[in-house]
Amino acid sequence: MALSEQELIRRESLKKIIEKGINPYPAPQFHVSDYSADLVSNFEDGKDVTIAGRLVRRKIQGKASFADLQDSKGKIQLYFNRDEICPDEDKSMYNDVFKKLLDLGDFLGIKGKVFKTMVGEISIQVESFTVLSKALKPLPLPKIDKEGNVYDAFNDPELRYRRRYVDLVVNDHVKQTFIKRSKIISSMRNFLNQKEYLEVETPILQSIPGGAAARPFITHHNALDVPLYLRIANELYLKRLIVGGFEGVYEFAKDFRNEGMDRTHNPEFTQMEIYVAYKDYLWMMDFTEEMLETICLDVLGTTDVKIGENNISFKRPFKRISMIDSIKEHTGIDISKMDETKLKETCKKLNVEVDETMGKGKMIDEIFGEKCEATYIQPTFITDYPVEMSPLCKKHRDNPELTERFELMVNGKELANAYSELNDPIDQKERFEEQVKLAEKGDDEAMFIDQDFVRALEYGMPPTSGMGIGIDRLCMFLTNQSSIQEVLFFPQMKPEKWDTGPDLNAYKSLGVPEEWIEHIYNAGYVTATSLVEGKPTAVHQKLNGYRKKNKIDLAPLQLAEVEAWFS
RNA sequence: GAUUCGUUAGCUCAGCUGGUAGAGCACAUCCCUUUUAAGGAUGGGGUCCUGGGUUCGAACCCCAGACGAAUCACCA
Repeated sequence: MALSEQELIRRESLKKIIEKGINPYPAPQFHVSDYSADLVSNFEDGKDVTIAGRLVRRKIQGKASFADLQDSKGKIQLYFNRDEICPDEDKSMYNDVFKKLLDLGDFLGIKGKVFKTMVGEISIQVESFTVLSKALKPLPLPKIDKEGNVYDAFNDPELRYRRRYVDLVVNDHVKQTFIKRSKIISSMRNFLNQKEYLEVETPILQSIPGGAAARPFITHHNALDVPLYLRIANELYLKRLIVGGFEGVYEFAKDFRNEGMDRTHNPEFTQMEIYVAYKDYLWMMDFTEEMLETICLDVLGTTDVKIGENNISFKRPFKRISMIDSIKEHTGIDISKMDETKLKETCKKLNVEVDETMGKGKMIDEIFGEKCEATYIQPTFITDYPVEMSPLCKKHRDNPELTERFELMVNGKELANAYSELNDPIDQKERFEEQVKLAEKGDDEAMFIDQDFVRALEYGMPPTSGMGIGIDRLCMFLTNQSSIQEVLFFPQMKPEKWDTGPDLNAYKSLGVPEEWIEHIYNAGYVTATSLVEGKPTAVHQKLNGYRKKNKIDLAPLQLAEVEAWFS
């Protein structure tokens, strides 16, 4: 890759710094006594401090200069005075190193005194500075005026996601989003630990990808010579642990699903799943409410959350409604007594698309998805799903066509999903067999049969309630972001294409002099074959033109030389 | 997967009907001892995403492709 002018200048500065005997990448630790934000919020006039961070603004004004240093907590202004930094005859630390050889983005260690400038800004009067690391690429540095207008914002999503490190340096609000994410997770973990549930880890590489309806990623284990899948859920493993006698287990799990990517879906995502013995889904609703309310208060200090245009309250209790009642409410139709043909007619009447493969459950789910789901802006538990949709869920205590399941809807989206877990091994086996039939019909999301899991249930699992909550989605809600990429540090992207430079041997074998290869490559002949495709005269002219334009310090090529490459 | 839009300097973006590629910031040189997105002056910097085509002439029009974004469909 050809370097830009600014990059060349920085490399030149680097060389000069080394020539001055300064190590631009020193090894020893730099002791930091304070952080920018603390110094700004607790002003102590004349306090001696050492701080470290990146140079992010520099304004040179003769013998005095102002600069901003950005550390992990914020920014503080630095005041450089030539005769302070260089009290002796030798003024080069200021005149050369600071003014000329440093660049925005470099890491500096600063020793000095806190004071207020005439304009009243808390600053550090610099006594000495240490180069801690030289940056060779310029940072895009947006500026913010008093009204909060941002100039030259670094906001191209692709660049921001691919170079998240730059995004984080330059866009403070991005950093804040991720700090909040971390707080959300630790608040949830604290809540669960206080209840004395055990945080566990279960396999990510699974030979049977169970626990959800989704297409898995597949990989291969060489030593065993078997296929392995990246988990789509950890449900079946956590329930095995309940069989094993734990009262409550939970895991923050990265799951992997080989499906579409868009602003709410990433191939890998995080779910927290929890299973608690001797509980049912009614208890789990209370528990979920309490957990979410607690997290909101911990992280935001309030249960009122603005998501896009909507003001949402996570104050307990949340509304609860069964799926059938919800459909009744939104369509005026009571589907509870309908058989499959009646339901199909109803779907058509409601303009809900159906196809031959759909059973009763799927159709009910479609109607709900089409007519009801998006209307639940405030947190709402939708309960009692059709049995076909939920092969791991216990049948409803009052109605065998339904299951004891709820989903928590927030802002028209699913946030959590929970069951009274199916613990009847014979029923479980039959439900798995139903899934096998679906798979034979062509449903590529149908579940695999997990014999060992059935065996575990045969040893006896206590009544258990389990719940899974999408962590990324929760973070989106609580940070008011509309895309999942904004709450993942490194969202999945297509691999970046890299310019790997010229294939030296290919050019050499044509007889191209080594010192010309790079220039020929930069002039646009990126492969040796493309060089000799056209006419020698054209190549000759183009290269000499390139030489002249870029002031390349090589003798002009002779036509005979170029012609020789073509033979 | 479908549709729409986009890709021009390190960053954010203009670029009229097809006629010499622009601005602000950043960068460089010089001047300046307390500045507040921002002192002054001067200057350098471009594969206009790629490849074809039309044309005397293409950043602009046509075709194909790459990459991205938004909306929609499925999934969390």
